[in-house]
Amino acid sequence: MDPAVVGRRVRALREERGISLSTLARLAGVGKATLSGLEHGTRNPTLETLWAVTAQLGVPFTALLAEPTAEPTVHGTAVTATLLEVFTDTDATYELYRMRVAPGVVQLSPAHAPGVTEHVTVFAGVLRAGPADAPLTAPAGGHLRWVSDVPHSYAAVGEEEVAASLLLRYPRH
Amino acid sequence: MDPAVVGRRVRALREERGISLSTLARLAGVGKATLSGLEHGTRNPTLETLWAVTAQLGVPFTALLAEPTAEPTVHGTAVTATLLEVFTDTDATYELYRMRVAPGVVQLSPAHAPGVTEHVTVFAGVLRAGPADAPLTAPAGGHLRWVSDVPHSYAAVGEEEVAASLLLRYPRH
DNA sequence: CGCTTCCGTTCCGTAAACGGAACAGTCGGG
DNA sequence: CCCGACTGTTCCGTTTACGGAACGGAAGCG
Repeated sequence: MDPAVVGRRVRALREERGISLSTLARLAGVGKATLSGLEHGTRNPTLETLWAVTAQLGVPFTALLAEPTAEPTVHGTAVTATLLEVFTDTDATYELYRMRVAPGVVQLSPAHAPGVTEHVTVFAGVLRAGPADAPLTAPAGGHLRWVSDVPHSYAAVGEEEVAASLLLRYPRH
Repeated sequence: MDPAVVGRRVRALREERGISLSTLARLAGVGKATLSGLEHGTRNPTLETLWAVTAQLGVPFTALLAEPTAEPTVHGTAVTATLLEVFTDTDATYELYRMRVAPGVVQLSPAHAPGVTEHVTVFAGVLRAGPADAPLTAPAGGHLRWVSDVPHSYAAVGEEEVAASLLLRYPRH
C-alpha cells in the first residue's frame, strides 16, 4: 500500500470534479500544504485529514484504496478469502467473506475460539470442508455449516475451482 | 465518522482473533502506546499506522469504517438489499446481497425468470421467506433455498430486524 | 507593460502522533 | 510467598503532520 497511490486517487477525483486544490482544501477545511503533500504522496495523512477530504469529494473511504489492497486474506495455499463485510449485533460478530478454493490441494486451518461457527454457501464447483476428521461435501448451490473450534479443512473436489461465500460467526463472550 | 468507532472495531477484530494488544503491536510494527491510543479513539492515526494494523489483522480498511453510502441499494416495503458482488461463471451469474428485513411487514416479490434460485443465510433474527404459498423459516445461522420462478415473500418473524446474505443465481440460458 | 487573481508548491512554527521505556495489575509455578 | 511472564496504560523525548503565510507562474484585462 503506497501513499502515492492514495494521492493519485485523490488528485484524479478532484480533477474529475473540476475543482482546484485551493478550493478543495478550503471546502474540506484543511491546509493547502496538507492537500498538496497528500496528493504527492509525500505525507502520511491522518484519519481526520483523509476523512475531511473524502467527505468533501463525496466518495466512500474505499474509493481511495487501490484494489490490490482490499484483496485477499490468504489463508494459505488452496484458499484465498476476501472480506466483504463485518457485521456486529448484540449476540455475535459476523465476517462475510468471498472464498475461492483452488483444486488439487487440501488446506488445514487451526481451530478458532470456542463457539465460532462457519457457514459456507457454494457458488461453483464442489467443496469438501469442515472438521478435519469429518469433512462435509456440498455441490454448487449447497450449504455447509460446522463449529470451527477444532482444526478444519477446505478442499475442492474435482478439477474445478470452488467459489463460495463464507460466513464466520464469533459469539460475543 | 468518529475515531472512537474505528478504535472499537480494531479492538473487536483483535479480540476475535484472541491476540493481545502487545503482540498485535509487535506484529504490526507499531508502538503499544500507538495501538492503545488508537483503540481508545484518543489518537488520530495516520494512514501508515492504520495500514500496518489492518494488514496484520488481515482485513481491508472497509472493515473499520461505517457503511459507505455509494453502493447500489434496493429498498422495498420490508426489505433493504445492498449488492455486495456480482460474478459470473460458466453455468450462471450470481449476485450476492446483504439483506435487512424490517419486522411487522410482509414483502412480496414477483416471479423471476425460470430456473432462478435464491439462497439466504440468516445472520440475526428469524426469517420467513420463500414461495408465497409455502414460505420457509430459518433462525440466525440458518439457511434457506428456493426456486424463485414463482411469486415469493420475505418477512421477519417476531420483533427483531433480520439480517441476512442473499445469493441470487441466474442460470445461463 | 503593470496589476490583479487565480493556480499549486515550499517554508516554517506549532501541535500532536510516533515508539521506547517505565508502570501497575494479573496469572501460574515453584 | 516471590518470581517471571504477561497483560494494557501512561509518561516522555523525538519525529512529523498540521495550517498559515510567502512564493513563483500563468492567465486575463486595461
